[in-house]
Amino acid sequence: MDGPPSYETVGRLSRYRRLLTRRVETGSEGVYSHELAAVAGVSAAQVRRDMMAVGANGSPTRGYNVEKLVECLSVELDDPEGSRAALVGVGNLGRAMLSFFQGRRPKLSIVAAFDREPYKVGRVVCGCRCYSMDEMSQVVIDKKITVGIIAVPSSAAQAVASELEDAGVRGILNFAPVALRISPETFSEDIDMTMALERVAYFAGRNS
Amino acid sequence: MDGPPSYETVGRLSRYRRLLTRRVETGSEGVYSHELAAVAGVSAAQVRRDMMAVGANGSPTRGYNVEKLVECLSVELDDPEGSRAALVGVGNLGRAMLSFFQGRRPKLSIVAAFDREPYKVGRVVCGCRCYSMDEMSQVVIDKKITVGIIAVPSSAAQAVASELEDAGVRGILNFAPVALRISPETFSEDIDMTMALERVAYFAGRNS
DNA sequence: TTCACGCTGTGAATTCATACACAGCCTATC
DNA sequence: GATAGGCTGTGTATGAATTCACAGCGTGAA
Repeated sequence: MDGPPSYETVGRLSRYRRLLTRRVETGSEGVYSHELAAVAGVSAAQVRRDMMAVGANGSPTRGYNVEKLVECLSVELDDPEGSRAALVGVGNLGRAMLSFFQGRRPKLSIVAAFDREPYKVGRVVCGCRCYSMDEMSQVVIDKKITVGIIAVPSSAAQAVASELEDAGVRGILNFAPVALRISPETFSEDIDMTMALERVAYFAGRNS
Repeated sequence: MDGPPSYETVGRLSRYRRLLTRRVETGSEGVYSHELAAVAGVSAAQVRRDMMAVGANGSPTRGYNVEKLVECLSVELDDPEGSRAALVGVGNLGRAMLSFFQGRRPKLSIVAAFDREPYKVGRVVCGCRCYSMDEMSQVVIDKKITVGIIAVPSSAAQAVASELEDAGVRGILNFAPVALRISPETFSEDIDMTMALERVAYFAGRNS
């Protein structure tokens, strides 16, 4: 199981880093796989496998050095030149994404937002400048944006995705409940909240 | 592969239903597995397996009858008595969930919202009444709420989850990036948007 | 009537992710 | 110095989900 970290692993690495960053502030030096596993909600064996994937190694007696581990995770997760993301659709969901991301990560930031509504254009929302949709391609190119977040209605999602792709975006986080047709070069991840809620309702009923 | 539909399958069933509901309006009668597969973004074989899971059957020449299929999916997905959900945390994310759900499903609706901010309490947000956090247990019990949506800051998430569970909730959709400690009786699904964005950024960089 | 086509339904194979289980090692203790 | 304990690192097993591949069948055409 060598080679690049898998889809699932990358997600957990991100979670580990966030948890460890908190821990660094409390001043603890070492962390055992079972401790990290407990706060991350996974098994200890899983944690150790994930550590293998990033080449981190711990000592049987001290566990993993927290600072080194954060460093190691960051080397794996972050693009050395940083990644810039664009948000398309400044509705409730878009603002939620912006406020989550207010300067959390030095190497990953949302540097532009786009919306169709004229009264939003030109304003600064949650620390991010809002542009008109017409400016999208140009801004994406100028700012070297490689990640797009689609938070527009389903009917507009495909057009936005295509335009982002043509402008050079190589990863898309899509909240619209439609299957995007994009080139296999471009990575995309869908988050379908309606589906998630229906699923929870389903299994809630089954467990009662 | 008999027995109850799996986690992944249930998600897709929800998606199929939404896509088919649109199609019903256009008046088409039958649908082939490869057609549904194309719009859902999965393989044809996957669609047929999922159809097996709900006991739907199609004809080799006409495909699956759309109306019957929607009916069949609804029988599987919906609780006959309906499910009621509570939203905790009426921030941007909470409002996004509410607006997504404005009367979409007859058998699944968000019937109450809760927030700590006094100025939100008593107001109606996106068609949903907002209560104070103090009223949570009582309202959940009174309205027979079985599903909870946690859209509060991480620091408050565990307390909310425990209180919901004690009040009878059996399914939780959690947007806070923490691992909830809940009874195994209760189903929970986590949506971690920060993690998702970091993952997209990771794979975007890798493909460029 | 016969034939060929295209789709469904499904056993079997494959791929992927997770959990198990233990050898090896380092430290602390006696 | 010897010993015991506990954690890491990893081969192996298990389990889940997806895809492959094809038999069976109903329909429309010749």
